[in-house]
Order: sequence, then structure tokens, then C-alpha cells
Amino acid sequence: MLAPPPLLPRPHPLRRRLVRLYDRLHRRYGPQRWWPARTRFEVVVGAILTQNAAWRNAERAIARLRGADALDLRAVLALTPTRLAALLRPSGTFRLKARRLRAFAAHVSRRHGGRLDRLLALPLGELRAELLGIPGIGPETADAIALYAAGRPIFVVDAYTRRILARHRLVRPDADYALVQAFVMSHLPHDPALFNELHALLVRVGKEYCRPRPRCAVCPLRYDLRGRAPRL
DNA sequence: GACCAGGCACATC
DNA sequence: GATGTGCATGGT
Repeated sequence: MLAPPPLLPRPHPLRRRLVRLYDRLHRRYGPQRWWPARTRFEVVVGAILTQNAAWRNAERAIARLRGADALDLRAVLALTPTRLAALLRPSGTFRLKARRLRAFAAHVSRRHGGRLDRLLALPLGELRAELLGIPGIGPETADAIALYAAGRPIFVVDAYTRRILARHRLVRPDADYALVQAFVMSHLPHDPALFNELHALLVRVGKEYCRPRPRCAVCPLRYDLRGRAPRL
């Protein structure tokens, strides 16, 4: 997604439904104030640690890093791989995540003199390409860093987003990451605050109601028990 | 005990 | 290019 899709010129039926989805979620839940982190480096750490892990467990690991006074780039590099992995244990796949976090820190250290702000100041296309070049950073993690740490206008697609948009028949169930992202970005203004809020709201409602196997009929988005939703 | 969680890399077909 | 698999803890 080097060149974001331009906004489609005229009102589009799917756009109205997407906007309605956003409005309904925003009325129901209000502002989510994401990303929950104190520093930009902590956003990056959280983005890596929450890969295939519940956020609660990523938080535990972040707290352990903080307790070890290791919540900054240099401190992460100063830890031995074994020690870093031990601190990350609660987030699951901890050896893997220790490698990934270290790879990120090593990259910033090598390419940007340890200055995270310099990496984050790159033009969006370059920033995204560079992030994707770091082992352990795929599209979702790269976009989460670009949006939540760098404040860039890019929409993050996660499992909830796909599931919810597919169940509302806004995208096909088999739509891949780039397609879902292009769908949202072609229908909404490229506003970081909006992309932030929409993604956070989708995760919020998804955690409660949009499980892989649907099991609740009282969702505010009115899924039926097969996980399908009426047209918005 | 099974399923799930704010994915990614790599092997294999 | 599509699909399968390892990574691994902690909550429900």
C-alpha cells in the first residue's frame, strides 16, 4: 500500500454503510483513546507483543519490561536474548517476540543512530517499506506503528476488522489485508484520528461480539447466531 | 480440554 | 500463489 487509494469521487452505497457502521459504534462506545501506551517506543513494543496474543498478556509483558527498566531501545539491546525472552514470557511465543523486538531495536540503532523519531519521520511510503523489511514486522504491525506511533493516515486491518466487515458484507470473506485496507481507505477521509478511532472501535465491539464462532445475538450490530448481520 | 487472542515467517505443493 | 504449520502463554 505505498500509494493509498484515492477517495472515490461520489457517494457510494458501500461507503454509506461503512459510515453508518462507524457512527453506530461511536455512539455506542464513544472515543477509545488508542493506542494505550506512554511512549512511541512502547507502541512498537505493544504492536509486536500483541501479535497472536491477547492484549492483556501483551500488557503483562510490557509491565515486566518497565519493571526491569528496559522499556527503551538501548535497554532492550543491552539485555541478553535469554533475559529479554524471560521478561516477555507472559505474551506468549516469547522467544520469537524477543527476536523480533531485538531486530526492530537493532534496525533503528543501525540505520537511524538509535533515534526512533527519525525512523517515524520518514514519508509514509518509505516508513512502511522500511518497517516491512524488518523481520517480524508484517503489514498489520507496520501499519499499527505508522498510525499509532507515527500518527500517519493509514488504516490498520486486523482479524476483527476483517470478520466484522465481511459479516456485514462490506468486503468478501476471503478479502486479503490489502483489499480490506483499500476498501476502508477509498471510502473514508485520510485522517489519522478517524482511522485510529475506527480500528479501536472495531476491536472493542469485536472482542465482545464478533468471535470466530458467533455466539451472541444481542450485539449492537445485530448479528444473528450464524454471525451474519443485516444491511446497515 | 478445547478454543481463542489486536500475526508473521517459512516450507511445501 | 495458495495453503499449512510452528511459535506458546493465559483466559474463558
